[in-house]
Amino acid sequence: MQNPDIARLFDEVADLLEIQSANPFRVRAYRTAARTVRDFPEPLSDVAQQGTRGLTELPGIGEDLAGKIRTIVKTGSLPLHRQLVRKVPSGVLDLLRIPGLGPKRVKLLLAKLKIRSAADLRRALAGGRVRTLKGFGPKLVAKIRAGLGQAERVERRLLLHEAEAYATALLKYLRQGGHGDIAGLAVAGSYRRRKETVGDLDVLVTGRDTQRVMRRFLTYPDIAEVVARGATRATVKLTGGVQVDLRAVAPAAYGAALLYFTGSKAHNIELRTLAQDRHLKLNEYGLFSGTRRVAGRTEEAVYARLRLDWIPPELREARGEIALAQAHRLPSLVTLAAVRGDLQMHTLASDGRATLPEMADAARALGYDYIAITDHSRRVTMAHGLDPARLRDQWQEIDAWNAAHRGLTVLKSVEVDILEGGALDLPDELLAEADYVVASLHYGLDRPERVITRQLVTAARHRWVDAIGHPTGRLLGTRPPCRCDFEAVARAAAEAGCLLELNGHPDRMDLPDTLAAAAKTYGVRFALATDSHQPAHLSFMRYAVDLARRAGLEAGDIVNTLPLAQWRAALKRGKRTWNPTRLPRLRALQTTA
DNA sequence: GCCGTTTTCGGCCCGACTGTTTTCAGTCG
Repeated sequence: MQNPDIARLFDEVADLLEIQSANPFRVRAYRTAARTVRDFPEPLSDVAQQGTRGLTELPGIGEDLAGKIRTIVKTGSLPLHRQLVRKVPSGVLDLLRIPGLGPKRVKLLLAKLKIRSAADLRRALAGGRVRTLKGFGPKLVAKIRAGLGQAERVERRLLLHEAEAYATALLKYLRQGGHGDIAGLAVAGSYRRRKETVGDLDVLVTGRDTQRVMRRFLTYPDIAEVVARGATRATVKLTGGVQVDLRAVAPAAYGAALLYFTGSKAHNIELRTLAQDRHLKLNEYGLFSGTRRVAGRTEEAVYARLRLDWIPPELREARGEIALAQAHRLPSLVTLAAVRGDLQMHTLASDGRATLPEMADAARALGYDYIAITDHSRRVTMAHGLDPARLRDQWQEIDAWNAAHRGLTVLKSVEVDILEGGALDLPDELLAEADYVVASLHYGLDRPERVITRQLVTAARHRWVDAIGHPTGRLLGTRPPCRCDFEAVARAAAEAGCLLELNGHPDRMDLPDTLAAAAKTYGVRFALATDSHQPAHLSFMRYAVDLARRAGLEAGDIVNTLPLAQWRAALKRGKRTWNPTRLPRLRALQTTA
């Protein structure tokens, strides 16, 4: 049982309890636990084997849920879940995903019309029986009917990169027609927190005449459907299916609204609880003492009045950032401007679409000091991977380029494939001559955990491997992270002085932020890279930085914020000998934000 | 079900919008 499986069981228990009108706080406890489990960077099965102690240290996991996690890990199922499913048919859970249907209405449908699945619901709608229920008017019935049709299409979250395209175009449109009406305009939500995927866009506007901005928004040419419109909020669906909410707020409330709509939800709840402790009330209109607004114009003012440092949106995930802000110990997050080079990219020699000089010129235009050309090795036949002879040819070309140019250094590098058992796809004596070697897995990513773990650990310890590329192998929306003991990999990497890559390619965003945060606690250092396959891809560095910031990383955690000579001397290959030092075991993630 | 300068009980975030009502419940974020 992997963490996502445990999380799913808890989420289903929450749904089932809710339909049965259980204590809402008990329901919330299961949802909180599901989220904690899903975010935890190590397999909980390992923690569970050592008893309940380690489990109860996790936020939202008490004695009872710790016991349930142990039961799930041991037996693969949960008695409470089976018991609930017996009372409520599992098809009913699908009904909760239909817009307009929540636990109360689903419960009513089940009780009055014996509707236990989407198919039942469809028949009941056709027979006009749903309309007869109290509270089910014509509009709601139409909404449910539409929702049923859509439920069959799998709703995919947008990649951050895709969301950015929608957001940029919309903001430009709104600003152009703003006529000075707009004093503040921002996309909040998970987009502002720079999550790797984004559900919908939450746009916030303030200024003199927000009603006019609201009207202009509703004439945006890309709108397919206006879902709702009110005085302060409008919801639309764009032709691509993306939902956009626009909310208009008064300037005096703009900071509070930005804070509120940026979330995360869990972060907001912690903030409001903190406000309550101080006899204050926090909502999207401001921070209030009684009826008097004591802060709200800016986020900074709200945080300050709660005696907190301003928390960067990327950290607002209720993973301990509020405690750090109280103690003035928030990390000074790395910025894009601090990045001096890009440590993974491809050229025409393998599966890239530009020549080496074209990539180098693009990197110079970005002001980089250095780049690593990391074409694939021969194993990746699909990408026309390099054998030793072709790699040497490329390195000659790089020597010539470096001799002819100033300002940018091109590193002789390669993305060497990790083979079965952790062996590498190119001979050691060749890798020893490289300036920088990235080792990556491309095949057999669905193999058992111990096999993958051994491959990555062995590669991380290899004398000539400087970094592990896209360590989990995930492809967002397509392929889950490989099953692997990342604690063992991170420990091996830290001990051996091997870097872990933060790959900013929008389809990858790999390492995931929670794993990167955990790896940092072992003393792992990181390499930021874009995995570019053409010059335009070099701009993906901003997503690598997003990942790093969400993981709470500072410039000092990342080698390519340093001048070349400085970090290369610190690599394994820069030392005649290196002393692996044992590092402390990972505790919970809370303090790493 | 969790949690604790309110500590083993009694709290647990808050408001907008919609549809269906005629004063509000349910859903959503």
